[in-house]
Amino acid sequence: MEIRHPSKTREKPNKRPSMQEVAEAAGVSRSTVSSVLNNRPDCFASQATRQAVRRAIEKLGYRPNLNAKSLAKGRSMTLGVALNGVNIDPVTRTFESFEFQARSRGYYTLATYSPNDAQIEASNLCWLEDRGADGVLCIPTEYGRHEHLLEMKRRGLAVATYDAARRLGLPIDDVSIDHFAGGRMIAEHLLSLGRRRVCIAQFAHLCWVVEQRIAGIQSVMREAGLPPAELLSLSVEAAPQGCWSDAGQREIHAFFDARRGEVDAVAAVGDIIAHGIGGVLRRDGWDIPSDIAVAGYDGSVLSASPLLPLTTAHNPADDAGRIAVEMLMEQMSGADPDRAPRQVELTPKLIVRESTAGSAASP
Amino acid sequence: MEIRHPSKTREKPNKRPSMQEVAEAAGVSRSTVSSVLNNRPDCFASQATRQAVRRAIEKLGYRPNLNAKSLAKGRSMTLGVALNGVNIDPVTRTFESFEFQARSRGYYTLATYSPNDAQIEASNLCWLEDRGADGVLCIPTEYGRHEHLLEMKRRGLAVATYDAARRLGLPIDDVSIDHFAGGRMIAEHLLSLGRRRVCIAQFAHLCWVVEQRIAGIQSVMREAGLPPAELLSLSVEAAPQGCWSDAGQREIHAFFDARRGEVDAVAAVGDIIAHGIGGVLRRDGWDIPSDIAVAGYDGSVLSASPLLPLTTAHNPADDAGRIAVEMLMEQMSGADPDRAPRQVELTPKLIVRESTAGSAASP
DNA sequence: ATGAAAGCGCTAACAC
DNA sequence: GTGTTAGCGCTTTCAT
Repeated sequence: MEIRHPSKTREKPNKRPSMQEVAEAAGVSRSTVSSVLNNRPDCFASQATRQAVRRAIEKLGYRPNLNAKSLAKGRSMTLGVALNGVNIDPVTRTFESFEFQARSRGYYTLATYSPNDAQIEASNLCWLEDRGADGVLCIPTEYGRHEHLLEMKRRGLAVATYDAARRLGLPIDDVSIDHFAGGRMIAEHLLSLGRRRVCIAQFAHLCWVVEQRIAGIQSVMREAGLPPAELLSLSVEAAPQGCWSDAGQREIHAFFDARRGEVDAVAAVGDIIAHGIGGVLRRDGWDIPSDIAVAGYDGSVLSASPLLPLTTAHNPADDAGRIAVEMLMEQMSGADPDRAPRQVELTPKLIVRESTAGSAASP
Repeated sequence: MEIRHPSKTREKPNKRPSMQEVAEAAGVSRSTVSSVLNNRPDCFASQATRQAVRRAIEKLGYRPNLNAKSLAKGRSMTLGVALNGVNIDPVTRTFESFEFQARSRGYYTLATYSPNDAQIEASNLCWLEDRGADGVLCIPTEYGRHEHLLEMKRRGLAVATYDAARRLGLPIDDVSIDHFAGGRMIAEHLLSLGRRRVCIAQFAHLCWVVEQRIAGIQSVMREAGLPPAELLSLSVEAAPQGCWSDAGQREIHAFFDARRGEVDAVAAVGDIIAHGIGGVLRRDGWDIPSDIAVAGYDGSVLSASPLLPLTTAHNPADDAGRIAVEMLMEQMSGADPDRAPRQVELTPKLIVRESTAGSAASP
């Protein structure tokens, strides 16, 4: 005679018990169970009632259905992250920081992954929204207009990007790394060591962040009255570790072999490629850094390799993750959606190691 | 005069439109919209109706609420992964493979992350279940009894582990790597090169997988009638890259300096530590591999470093990810939950590089 | 203090 | 072919 669908679905033996069943077992109503569970401020349940509820929960092994909960509440306490190329050090570190910051604010983090595929990334983003995330961070590593992010924002979702909205001119919160400044600090460092014949190692497939680094380097060269740095463009794929392949190593070898005695420094657009170049050069008999200084970029863990401790521009990923969470939190706390987007640009930090300035760097 | 809560919640301007609103706009009922959207086999909607629905969806920018959908269907088409220590190469690769395999079967992958914290891992797992994942894969990197996984399975969730249930004796599907065999193949390789004074580099904090590798190595030593390999136990943390720290390098230096001319091979329990050892040894003037052979483990990308191409035991992460998905799919397709758990053990693949067998390895 | 009832957005059986 | 209805499991308002 109960008013509403008394627990009649008891066919499946191992079904998760519902709140209704807990209520029945405790001899109270669903709403009481709900109040006790979320200990609402306006819940005046007696200690006896609370005990009964807790015991019933324990006995039945009750677990709340979070989908139902967020459906009813309109909030999920969940933040989504759309990752691209999970193996990329700054991405990983930003994600770890994001997760930590979200967790410490009571939010769970949901990550989706795309192997640097704009299609998949878009569908992941969409899915995170449809799944009920309260906010999403998009960490793209490639080009793409990302206009669907505007749609999401319009629908009321909290949205932020890493290294994207700012450069694309989208009115969306964004935390970026100032790669132009990063390039400059690397170049200034090299020049301060007396190096003059600098070259730049990059991949054929350029992207915005890399162009920025290169522009930063060239601006320093120009200001110093030096000719622009020559470019070594590898035809191999950047990830994963394409520059370490035989083909990549051959290209590196050919380039530097033709310039022996001419170049005295190389600024690579990433630590991985710097590491690879170091390997080839050493094998070819160059001494690092006396014959040639090698600088990386990103401050990835690889840059600390004892085989070639790399001077690098450390990506402040911890800050980036924290700021991204803060941006989302602000939006979720009902900030005016039409306010000017917060777009923060963080500056990398120069880490000097033996690959440019060392004494004990040679084997 | 509509039967049920006609779209009256139109206060918030940017709310996501509901299926009800689409139905109203298209002049049909909710169920018709639902049928068209999911194009059910028993949907006989006319082309005109379908058109109308599609136009309404387009116009309103309708997106389905997946939480509501899974609540109603009892399925979410979602697989969860509880990651630990996202920066660890085999973990990352297994995850990428898992995601790919899940996607190609129409499932989305949800990842949660814990920095190797059993507490957080358990809560993440729980959360994935409560959130409605149809199945979960747990990729732990540490000890822990993981008995809560049994509870989850009992509740009807599809559950699988990576390198866990098998060793813990839990009746749960598991895909593991045969690290004993991996240790053996490394040791056999070293002995086949004529090395006799092998030592093992590991971290103070042992875990099962590492113990297995070591046991594998020692079993080969024993069978060859050689004394057991000596152990270098670093007191630093394994991750991230603790063995590359100054403290780690000092310990490595001290150990080998005291054994110069005595040891002729080192088998490290991971590529990172092998790489670090290589760095210290070279700096100390050892030649690799003529003075000492260095072997890594895992087959991580780092093992391909041109600065020290490492012989290693490659972790078949692609297979592991695929098999994990298959296990979950089988469970989800209504396999008898009490059937014997499928526990697969994959064998690593030996990759021989210059750090043990090379000619051009020395700088 | 407690519980009935309506509702979150969707699905699916069954009438029409 | 299309619409009605009764859920999925939870929250929340409002009587009692």
